[in-house]
Amino acid sequence: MDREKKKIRSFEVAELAQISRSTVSRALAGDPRISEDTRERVLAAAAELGYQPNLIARGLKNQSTGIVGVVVTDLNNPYHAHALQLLIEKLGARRLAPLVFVGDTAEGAESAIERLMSYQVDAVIALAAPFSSQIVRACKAGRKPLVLMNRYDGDETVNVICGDSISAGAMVADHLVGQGARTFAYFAGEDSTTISLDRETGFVKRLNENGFALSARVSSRYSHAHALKVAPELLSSGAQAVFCANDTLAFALIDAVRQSPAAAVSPLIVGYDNSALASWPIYDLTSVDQNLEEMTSLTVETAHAIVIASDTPPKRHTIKPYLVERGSTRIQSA
Amino acid sequence: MDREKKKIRSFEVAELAQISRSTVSRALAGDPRISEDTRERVLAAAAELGYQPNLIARGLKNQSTGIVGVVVTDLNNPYHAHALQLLIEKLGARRLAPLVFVGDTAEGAESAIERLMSYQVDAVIALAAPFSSQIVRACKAGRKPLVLMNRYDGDETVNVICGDSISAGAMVADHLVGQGARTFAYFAGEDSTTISLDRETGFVKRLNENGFALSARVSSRYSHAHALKVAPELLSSGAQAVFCANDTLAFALIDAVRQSPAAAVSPLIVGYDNSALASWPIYDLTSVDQNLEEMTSLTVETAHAIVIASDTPPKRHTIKPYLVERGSTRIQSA
DNA sequence: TTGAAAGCGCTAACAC
DNA sequence: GTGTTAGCGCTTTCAA
Repeated sequence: MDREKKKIRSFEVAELAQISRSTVSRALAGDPRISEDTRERVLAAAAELGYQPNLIARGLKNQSTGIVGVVVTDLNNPYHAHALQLLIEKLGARRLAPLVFVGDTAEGAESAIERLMSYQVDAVIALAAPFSSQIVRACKAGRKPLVLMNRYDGDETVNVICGDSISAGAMVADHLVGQGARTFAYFAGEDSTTISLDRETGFVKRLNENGFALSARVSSRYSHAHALKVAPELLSSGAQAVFCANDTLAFALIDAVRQSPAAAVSPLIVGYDNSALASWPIYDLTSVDQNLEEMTSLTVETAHAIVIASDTPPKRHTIKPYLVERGSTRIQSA
Repeated sequence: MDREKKKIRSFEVAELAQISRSTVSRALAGDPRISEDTRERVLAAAAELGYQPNLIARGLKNQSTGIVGVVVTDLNNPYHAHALQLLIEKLGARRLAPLVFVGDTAEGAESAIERLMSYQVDAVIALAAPFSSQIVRACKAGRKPLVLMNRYDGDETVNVICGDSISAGAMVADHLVGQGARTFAYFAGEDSTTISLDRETGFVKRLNENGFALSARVSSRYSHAHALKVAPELLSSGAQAVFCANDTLAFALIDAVRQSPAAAVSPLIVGYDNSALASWPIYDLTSVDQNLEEMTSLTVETAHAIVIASDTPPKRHTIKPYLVERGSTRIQSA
């Protein structure tokens, strides 16, 4: 008999507690003006009936739904999937509910935002989205607060939580130089987001400061198959160290080395994202960890601040990434 | 000047079209009683003002929000992440919005369902969830239609869309026997969901029918590190072929073979899920593809049917998986 | 074919 | 400290 008969409305709780609906609402909201005695009666009644307020009705009344829109691009990328999981968990901890859409094209992103607006979300989080300019525009048009995670935009009015790609690039340069490399290459992705350009910029700049230069640069789509195809070109440059825009590219490069004829000595290789695979023994890849834990925490904190007070001024935060050193950059005793 | 001044309400559209709010609502809903003339005026006015109906208000009025709750367990598992992505896309195509929660513990799953109910979701989709009994119970208590994807439950009243694990196991047995293997092992995961037990059951049964038996069985948590640790035990059995409950386990097994001393000849290995990594050259793993494309389509179709007509009788669907043959089960010419 | 009015479930301003 | 009432934006009888 644990099947509750029907949906309970605040009216029923009020009836049982011999009190008005407003008092029920206030008691449950923790309004200090309610007497201890009535509060207890209300709480007891609510518990007995298993009352759960209808958040849709509350949202309509309050002009605040507690729903946060999340726009992602590609959950097949483990990095995005992991970020989404963390976001969902952290939003949940703050009693916010994520309405999730995939926006993997410019039009898709815009229509996702429109759908979100119809649902009166309190804020939008865009996760490493290309097309950030469309998203920014759509959110401004609809006056929806936006938090851009791991992407940034010239617009000063949106919130941005972003990894420090410049310093990541520099960190990688220092590490590779320290490991004794003297010639360097960059394996680029095909996207042209500021954030991915920054990785390269930071890398090259620090190389220069150390008296070195980039001797090769190849770019590839972010798919293992494609990267595997163009990797030989990169290898033929003979660079002693390669910084890859992404772990996927790095894995493909390692595979290419293994497939290459003769016992070619592998260059030192560094990836980006520190995905699970990087720690597996077959790859054992040195990689930049963007500290998603902190990045998602700050993102959710920012979104929450907006929900609480919609006039919260825009924030910009930068997260320091760190390098996880593994075998792929260990000097090979030949 | 493309910044729309404010949120437009149906009242404003009515005013501009010189008509009442009810007519606006009807025209936009495609009510056939509205004259062609007024309909056009309304549509034009709506377009001019950029009117988007407030779905929260509509939901309150209609007792149907168009929101579907989705409960997932682990987005770090690429198989779940991919499934979620497909679900989101297909829900979107039917104008349904997914409210996503992570329920990776029994309590987490229950509280996720409760949150979803507060938001008056029209249905709940649970994705490969352990704790399905808790989820079933919570949904029944709240009278929420539930679609269980890739998990099943004794309860006849919930919708189930499920891969045919029994026949998958049989298919794998046939394949391995056909490749000449004579001794067999099973690398099990630690979950005890019916669906994962079925894989093994189907496998063993078909082996028996072919006159063979299982000569070893080892189980592991679904993590690469843990699987790598217990894999040697499995290898020491000397089985000529191993069916793994999961691609992750299969990858770990392959890695274990590579790490093993001496030029041990690898057993034939089959995985489950056909994840992206399975097709990479280093692994080149034969794996069962559960046909997520079709499974998610059917899941969303079922959810949609419920949203349209909440009294839709429960459906049970079984999806035929297929085997993707790759190098890991090719006979090695020694 | 269209309009007026009521009401979905909730909260908060305003009484008392 | 608590009740009464109005109203969030929408749809939908009911009446014309």
